[in-house]
Amino acid sequence: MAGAGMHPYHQQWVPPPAPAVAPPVPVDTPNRPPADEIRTVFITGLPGDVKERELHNLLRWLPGFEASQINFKAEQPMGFALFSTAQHAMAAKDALQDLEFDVETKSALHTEMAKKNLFVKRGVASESSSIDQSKRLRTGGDYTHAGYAAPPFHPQPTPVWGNPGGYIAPHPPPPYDPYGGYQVPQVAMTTPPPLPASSRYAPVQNNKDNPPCNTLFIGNLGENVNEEEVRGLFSVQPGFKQMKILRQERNTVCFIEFEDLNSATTVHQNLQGAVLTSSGRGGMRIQFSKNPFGRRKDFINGAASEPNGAPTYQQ
DNA sequence: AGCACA
Repeated sequence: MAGAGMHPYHQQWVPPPAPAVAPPVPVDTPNRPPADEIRTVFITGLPGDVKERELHNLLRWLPGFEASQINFKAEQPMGFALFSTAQHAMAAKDALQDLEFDVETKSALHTEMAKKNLFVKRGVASESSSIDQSKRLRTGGDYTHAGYAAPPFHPQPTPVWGNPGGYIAPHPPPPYDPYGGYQVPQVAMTTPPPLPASSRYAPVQNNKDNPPCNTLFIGNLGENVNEEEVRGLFSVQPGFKQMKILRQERNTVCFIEFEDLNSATTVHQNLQGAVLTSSGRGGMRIQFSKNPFGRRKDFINGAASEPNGAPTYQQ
């Protein structure tokens, strides 16, 4: 074992010298992306009866997602998805390209960069509901006491974490202000109270993810990560159902099942890059699993794969 | 990058 033992406070990732002057979330964010840069994806190939909410639910897990809208006036629905940066938009464009939106109609999406940015009317369009992306909770809490209550929102400045949960992030995302500088009352949103989070995060590269599903695949855990530490972190997440750890040659991966797609998505977002003390690696990489928990990879003829005939749900 | 389980 390299390093002879894990001292609990022997961090692998030392946050950069935190600027003592932590500008507490400026109301006016000076460095928003340039107004002229296109950061909107144009989406066609949507089924004629698509709902705005369906598109939003598909998009919301994508890094940097801000808002989406569908124009129903044309022959076929035209979707627009706004992201916080052009990079995020382009990554999303590639991720969505040819995606089978609807299993029944087999309709595949076609994406391009939009000609102009989606204009988000305040309070209208389906704005990314949660405290998403840049507003995620990044606390200095100690999750090892499983079951501890999430600390009150702790405006401790996030150390430079290079990656908002995916794709290549050559530089840290700009501190995007989702409320565009005007005050919005913090109304109850769809997202439950802040999650207990890992104590620290490190940039992680996640350029190949799978379609959202209720099971997460956790990679980059290191070969001798402590299972209880993994469990301690995930089992307190809302919607957690079960997990299975898989030891491999020089690596360990883990599968975690959640009640539904929403809770999985939330954890996918919030714990992306979380650093476990026992994993002498950087941050964990969280992806959606290729197969949902309890679903065989090589099912035969799509039938009889359920032992007791109980219905399963594709989520 | 590594995707199991019945």
